[in-house]
Amino acid sequence: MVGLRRLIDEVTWLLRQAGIEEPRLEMPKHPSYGELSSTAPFELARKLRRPPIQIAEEAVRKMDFSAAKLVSSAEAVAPGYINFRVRWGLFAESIVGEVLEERERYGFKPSGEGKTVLVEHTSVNPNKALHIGHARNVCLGDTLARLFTKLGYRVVVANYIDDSGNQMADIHLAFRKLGYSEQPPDGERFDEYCGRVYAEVNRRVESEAELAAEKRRIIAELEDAGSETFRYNRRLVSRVLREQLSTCWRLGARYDILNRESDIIAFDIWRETFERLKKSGIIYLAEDGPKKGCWLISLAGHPTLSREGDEVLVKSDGVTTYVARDIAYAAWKLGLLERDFTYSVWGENPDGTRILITDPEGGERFTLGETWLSVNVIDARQKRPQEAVKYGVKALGGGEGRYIHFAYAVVTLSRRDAERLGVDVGGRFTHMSGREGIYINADAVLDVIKRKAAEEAAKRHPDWSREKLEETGEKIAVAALRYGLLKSDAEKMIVFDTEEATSLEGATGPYLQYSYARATRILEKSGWAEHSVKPPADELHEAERELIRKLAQMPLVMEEVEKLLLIKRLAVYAHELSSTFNDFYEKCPVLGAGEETTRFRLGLVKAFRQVMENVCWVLGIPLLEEM
RNA sequence: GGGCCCGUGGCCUAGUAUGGAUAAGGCGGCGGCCUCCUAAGCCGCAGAUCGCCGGUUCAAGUCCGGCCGGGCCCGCCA
Repeated sequence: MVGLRRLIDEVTWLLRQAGIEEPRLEMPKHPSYGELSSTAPFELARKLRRPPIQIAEEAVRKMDFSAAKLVSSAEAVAPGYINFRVRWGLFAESIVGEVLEERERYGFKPSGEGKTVLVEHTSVNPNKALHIGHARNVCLGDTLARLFTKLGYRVVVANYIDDSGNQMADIHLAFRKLGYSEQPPDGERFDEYCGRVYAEVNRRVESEAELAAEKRRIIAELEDAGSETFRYNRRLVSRVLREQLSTCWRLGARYDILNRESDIIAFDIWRETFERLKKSGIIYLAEDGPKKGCWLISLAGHPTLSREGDEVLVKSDGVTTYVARDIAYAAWKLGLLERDFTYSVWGENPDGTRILITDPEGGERFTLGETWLSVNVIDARQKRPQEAVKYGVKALGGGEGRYIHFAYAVVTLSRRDAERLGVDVGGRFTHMSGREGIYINADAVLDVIKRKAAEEAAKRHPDWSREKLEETGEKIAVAALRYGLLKSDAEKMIVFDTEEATSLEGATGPYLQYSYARATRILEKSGWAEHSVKPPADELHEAERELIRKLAQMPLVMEEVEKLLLIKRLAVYAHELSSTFNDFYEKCPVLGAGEETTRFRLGLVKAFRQVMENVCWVLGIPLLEEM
């Protein structure tokens, strides 16, 4: 971080000369306030009992600019800011030069070197296709994985496969008792078909006692690893999973390990955790009362959960609950256990890396090692059970603060979309429900955007082949959906509206792609000519300065994103950067601007492309050379 | 009843972590810009007592307290 770091160091040094230690610095939002600004005089005003503007003025008088390189001047501004301006020639050269030198590393500190982070996302029950709520999970999780990768961590991406009877039994009923074909009708994918069948059968189970009894029998059989039902289930799960992951891959995600819930029991991960919990004294066996015979975790020491009663870990029939299995699983993720899974190879990601799945008969090992952090992308509705999981892990010792529940709010349907699906409930939005068949498939949305984008591209490029149109449409679709799901606060509900989500204009993924394509076009037309990082002697255009400021800001944005795992901040920055470039594009012609100016502007355009590539890679937004 | 999240122009969203200068974008509306590197773009206009009340502060969209409105969670489900 040479360019901006140098400026910050220099300003810090100047302020120190004036007696201000460890000043707070920020990049002001308005260009008339200079390139860096300090509010330190306000803080000092209190201590010194003097007006901040006096302190600011005095500080500026004490500064010696003769040794300063990047800073040209400082100004005290009422009511007490100190605004610093740069020597644009040097600053521009330093920033553009830095971007073009560091290339794909620009903006990322290698803070994760030597550390492993496990990111778990997707974790969709293997009985249905992904709807747009699941897509939000995938996009957030994949973006976190990409972020950690860029920061130098060893990243392990896991997907938790809930293959338990509760999820799967309805489909078993359909295929094996109710005469449903295992082949979906033409044009329907197997996972979509299962989702539909699941909703249908689930409705019948609720009203038909005989089916409910049969379902219980299936669930019981699934506990027996030697049964035909168990083997059938594994095949079924794997088949749905393959379809689900094709949607995830389409969205740009990749995985290393698939961990089956049933294997937490099968590999004695739970048994070891159970013993450890017993020793810690945090769990107890209820000897009377309504929960007689259950093992519970005592939440008496928990600040909020204590008011809601203890959590059951083992039911009186000896079956573990979800929270129990998740405590065991979390302990495994954090490397607190002796027991481990074995795996078999399940398949490959589009990038060629292999995907392992837990398998008691598999011969593959996966060495997780010591995890620095375990980030779990799970619906915010599971905050309470996740809090209990954290509490359980804490009792085992060694896991404090390393287990993170990355919570995100649900995606609901707009009134317009709900009506379209025939579920008019009159509110502003409607919750999706797999069981009730109220949802919009992620693939379907991608297909709608893809068609729309391909049609638009065909208008602009009548000469393009069908393949090229398809390929472009696909990338635009992924950009549009991913950006739409990443740009707002993860903890804020998204009211999904198809019309809005398929828009290709405004603050969208395609907007980012478009600015990149324009930049590429300029370089192409120049014949990829030599650039210069040194600006011409005459003054830079304000639009050039703005672009340089934005490029310089990227490392600061990344620091913020890393510290708070604040993905939306990066998405918003990407749009700001694109918008700044579009303004530059309108105001500053590159080609034919005079030799020196053209050469510098080519450098600027290249730097913009580089930063866009870095940011969009993390966001998982594919870029296009032309569109 | 308890706990968590949200409330910013007609609609959607950023800004709240770490209080600071003129509250920033997008959609929709109206008006403009393609003999000049792609108009999926750009410019202009209209539109906001930042849910309400109180407090802290030189300074509050941001912090604290209370209230109102919306959502979620509180099962021997997952």
